[in-house]
Amino acid sequence: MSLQSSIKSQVIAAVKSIFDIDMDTVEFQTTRQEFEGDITVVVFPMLKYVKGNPADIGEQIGVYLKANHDEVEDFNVIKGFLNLVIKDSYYLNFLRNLKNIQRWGYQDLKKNSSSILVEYSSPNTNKPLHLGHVRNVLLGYSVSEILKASGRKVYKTQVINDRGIHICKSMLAWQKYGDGETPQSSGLKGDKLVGKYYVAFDKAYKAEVIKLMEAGKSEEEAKKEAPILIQAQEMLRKWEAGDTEVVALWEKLNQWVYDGFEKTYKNIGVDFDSYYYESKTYLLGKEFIAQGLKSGIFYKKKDGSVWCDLSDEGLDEKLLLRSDGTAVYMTQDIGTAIQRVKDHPDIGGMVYTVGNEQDYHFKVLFIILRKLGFEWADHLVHLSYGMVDLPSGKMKSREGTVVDADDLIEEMASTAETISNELGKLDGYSLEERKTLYNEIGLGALKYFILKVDPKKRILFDPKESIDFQGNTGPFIQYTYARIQSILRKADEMDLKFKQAHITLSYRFDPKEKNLIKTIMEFPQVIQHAADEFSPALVANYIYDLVKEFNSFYQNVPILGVEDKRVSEFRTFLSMLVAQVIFNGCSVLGISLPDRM
RNA sequence: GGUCGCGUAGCUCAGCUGGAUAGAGCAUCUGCCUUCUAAGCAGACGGUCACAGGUUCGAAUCCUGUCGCGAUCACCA
Repeated sequence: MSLQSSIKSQVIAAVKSIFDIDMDTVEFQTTRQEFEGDITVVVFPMLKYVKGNPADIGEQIGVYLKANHDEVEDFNVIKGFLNLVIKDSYYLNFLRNLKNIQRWGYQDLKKNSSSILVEYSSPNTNKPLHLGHVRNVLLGYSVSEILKASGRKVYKTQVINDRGIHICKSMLAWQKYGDGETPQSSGLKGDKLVGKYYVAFDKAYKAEVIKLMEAGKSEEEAKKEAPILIQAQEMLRKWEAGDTEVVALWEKLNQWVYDGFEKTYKNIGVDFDSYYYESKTYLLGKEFIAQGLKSGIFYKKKDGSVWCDLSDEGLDEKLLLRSDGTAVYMTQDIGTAIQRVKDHPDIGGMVYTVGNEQDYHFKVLFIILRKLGFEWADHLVHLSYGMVDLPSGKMKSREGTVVDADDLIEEMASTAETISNELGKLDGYSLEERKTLYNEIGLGALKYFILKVDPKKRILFDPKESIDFQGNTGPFIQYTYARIQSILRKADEMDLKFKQAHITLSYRFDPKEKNLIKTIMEFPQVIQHAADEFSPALVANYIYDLVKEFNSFYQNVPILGVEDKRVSEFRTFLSMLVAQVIFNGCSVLGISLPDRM
């Protein structure tokens, strides 16, 4: 039984014995730093049951608890707050009985709970990944890891938007102007190469539009009639008809893009268990729309388009198939969802990591799937996150204001290099080791910068101001971890016995040590809370608090150089435990930790 | 216009199911490297929690309205 619940039942017993009143809830909070005590019982809510002065009531309950609860050493009452001082032995026992320290905070896989599928990334295949994708990928990956840590089985996946007019534009431009250029011949990453031709298409298209307008066409006409656009549309029709040449070209360019994406994912440090392709799932979507049409959930308009009426949900009607019978975005997502459940019969829910600009789309998607009769549709979550904006506003690929993912990662590493060199700490490291470290630190800074903010808030990113490496940042956390590793190395050299088994119950705490232990004890709830809220930010902020507390301890309390060896051993053990929590927390954030920096 | 989200220190963000004097970092200023890594520590300065009502013993937190910012309401994805 946890401390809180045992105190709760004793408080209830106290109220019963003193006032003869039955109460079923007790409100707790952690005691504020400036008051003496560890846990606080809030008396105010009891006033509903017990008539009287809150301070008197608190006093009487305090006396009862001190007499009857083994762990309560003392108490004080300030206004309506009953602060309880818990015995040191309680915390020492916690440390001594801690099982499986390596997995502290993590739940074992729960056998009876269903697994969950998390979708993230889901890019288009006509241009490279940018900062917006980076947020998406970091969030999706981290939420997956958090769910795993909370005891769920997780499948990480994505859906690739590999079909449609956008990819035909790149294909066409490559055919026209590419002169057989390949990633190998140009040395360009595949996604960059294809992106280049997407831009080339746009340029040629704009030139043609201007030409047509000069020849007397209206802007609207010119935009529709530009020959290169007509050609792209023709290409899309050929693709849908299965034209072998077009399909071969499509496969070739898409493969280049996939290869490029994989490199970026690898650099960021995220992965997937499976991939879904829109080109393969949209047909299944069509099947189920036909089925829904038959059963009367959907209806057909005179022009042949298929719709779903959502007015009973307070929404509008939604298009599911175009009048020419071709699929739209929604069609594909319906198919993809159903396919995924077919492929993973054990899943009980899905999480879609997609920007908040698509809130409406997912609301509708979930309703439609429910209407189609899928019970799992009740367990779909849209992990909706805010956009990453620049000071100038939205990133726009056509205006060249996109922050490229690969470039950004590289810049972060080079900033890390500059700072490391300024500080001059890497003597004795090989070039190879340094490079790895710069990457680790740069990425750590970037990941933490993005993950520490509440997913639903939008992020402002100013390319002119580099991401900080000091204060509430990734490198600050990494640095603290590296310092602890250094202590552990030295403790080993000194032959200190800093294992759990050597903790004695007679140990007297320094207040900073007690704070650290209390924070460490909170970690499992933090993970659970983060899993419930789908919010890596909760973990990030928790680690920051822990690290701040540790640094204060480190700077103010000697660890290795204490005369009484047992004190050194205890403090080293505590430091090791802190490092483990940092490690476990950062690992669900996808942030790696160096042993030295 | 309808719907959804956001609004906390100069800037970037925390603030759990309502609880004690609203917390960090950056920036500015003061101290601290002959002791375990100064990417650090200790401290100062900085607030009408957008605004107005309401509920409550108690509101940054819950409710209503107003204002501001963003997104969305496509036979685009």
